[in-house]
Amino acid sequence: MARERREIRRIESAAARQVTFSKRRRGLFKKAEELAVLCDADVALVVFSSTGKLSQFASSSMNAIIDKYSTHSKNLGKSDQQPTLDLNLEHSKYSSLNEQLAEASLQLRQMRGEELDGLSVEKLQQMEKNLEAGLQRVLCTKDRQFMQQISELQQKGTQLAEENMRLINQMPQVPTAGVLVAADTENLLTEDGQSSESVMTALHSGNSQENDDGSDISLKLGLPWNLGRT
Amino acid sequence: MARERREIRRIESAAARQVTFSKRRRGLFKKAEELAVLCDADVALVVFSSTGKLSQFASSSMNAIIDKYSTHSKNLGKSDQQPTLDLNLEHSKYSSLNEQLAEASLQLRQMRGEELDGLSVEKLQQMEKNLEAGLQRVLCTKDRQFMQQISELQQKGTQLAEENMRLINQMPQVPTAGVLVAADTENLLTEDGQSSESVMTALHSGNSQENDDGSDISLKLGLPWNLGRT
DNA sequence: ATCTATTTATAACG
DNA sequence: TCGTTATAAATAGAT
Repeated sequence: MARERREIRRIESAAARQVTFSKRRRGLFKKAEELAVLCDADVALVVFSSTGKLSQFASSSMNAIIDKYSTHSKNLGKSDQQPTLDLNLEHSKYSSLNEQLAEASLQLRQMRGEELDGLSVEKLQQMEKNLEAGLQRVLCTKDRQFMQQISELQQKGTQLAEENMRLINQMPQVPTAGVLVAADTENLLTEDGQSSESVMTALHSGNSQENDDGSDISLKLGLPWNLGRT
Repeated sequence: MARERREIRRIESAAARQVTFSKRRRGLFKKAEELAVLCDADVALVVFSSTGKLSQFASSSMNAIIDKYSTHSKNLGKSDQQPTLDLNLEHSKYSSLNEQLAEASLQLRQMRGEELDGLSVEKLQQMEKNLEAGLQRVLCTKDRQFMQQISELQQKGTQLAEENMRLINQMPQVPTAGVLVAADTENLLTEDGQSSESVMTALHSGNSQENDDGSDISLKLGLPWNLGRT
């Protein structure tokens, strides 16, 4: 009902599905309430998102409505006593869940390449598509996480470098005459709780060219400090 | 939502209320189903008209959804009749099943590349490995099926070709126009099971036409059967 | 989340 | 309940 008509079938894109779910769920709940108010009806609505999140609406009490529903259902079957009926209901629930679980498990195993022998060529091609799409998304996500880690490390490095510059500028008199002086500076700066190593590295980054090469190693070692770059 | 906006408050006229109830109930159920289908959600809707008539919709099993609902909503004061020992035992089974199902569903979604954002790099790498392994097996299975189809078609073709030869030889005298003779001569050479193409060509010159269709289908389905994947 | 072009739902009426 | 129609709402896609 909008820019373009949408076919009523499962939305493949998870993102689009989530967006549509939000919008339509709101609409559905609104209409449920309107029906209840306008027509003095008793309405209960329970929705589980595909991720398992529950939303509910009940014009009166959910439990009261479910009760009324159960009563009606039972009366349709027969004015039987409860035990048998309960067992049947329980059993059907159990069966349904079992079926769903079995189906999900089978799909999982098939995604892993097991139990494929009975499948049609069409199904296999579909699975191939799904697997490739899934693989792509996994790879993208992995890359994204790597990039994020790198970006965080870079930021941290930059911060530290700036902090170091500030500290250096606050120094009353630093003759700045070479390695020995730098070493002294290091000692003076360690009061802020940073490691002397970090200070050294950061100082280096001011005019050094080797930091790009060091980034890979730092990731592997988990030592982020030397990534700072201006 | 029509000729005139209608305030959302109880409709006084019983007749008008009934009419509106019918229309809106239909709309509500339609939307409930659409939400379930589009967004892969589990939806349960129960409506009692002001006259007490029950209508219901459930995307899966009403009982299963109510059960899931009960579990989610803290499982307190279940509107059930008697929490007998039996029911409690049953219920715990469902909870376990529900958990398993949720876990399996999550894994499936993740295999499809959804909901990956929270995963660690290690998990992502594991998934990458699994997906690649699964994909390989799917591709192998698919190729195997293609080869089998082709082999069957070849066998069939050879059989038919032989049958044709037999029939031709049984003919007392065949006028044998030039083209046919040439093709038939080729036919004699294909008995050792050469490529399907040669067999099909030979059949073409015979008198069976159903095999042409078969070969087309096999070609459509089997485009990549002889191509190695990297 | 916000904005629209469209599609749907539906109120009033026959 | 059904059909029609003018109009209000919902919403798909884009931002």
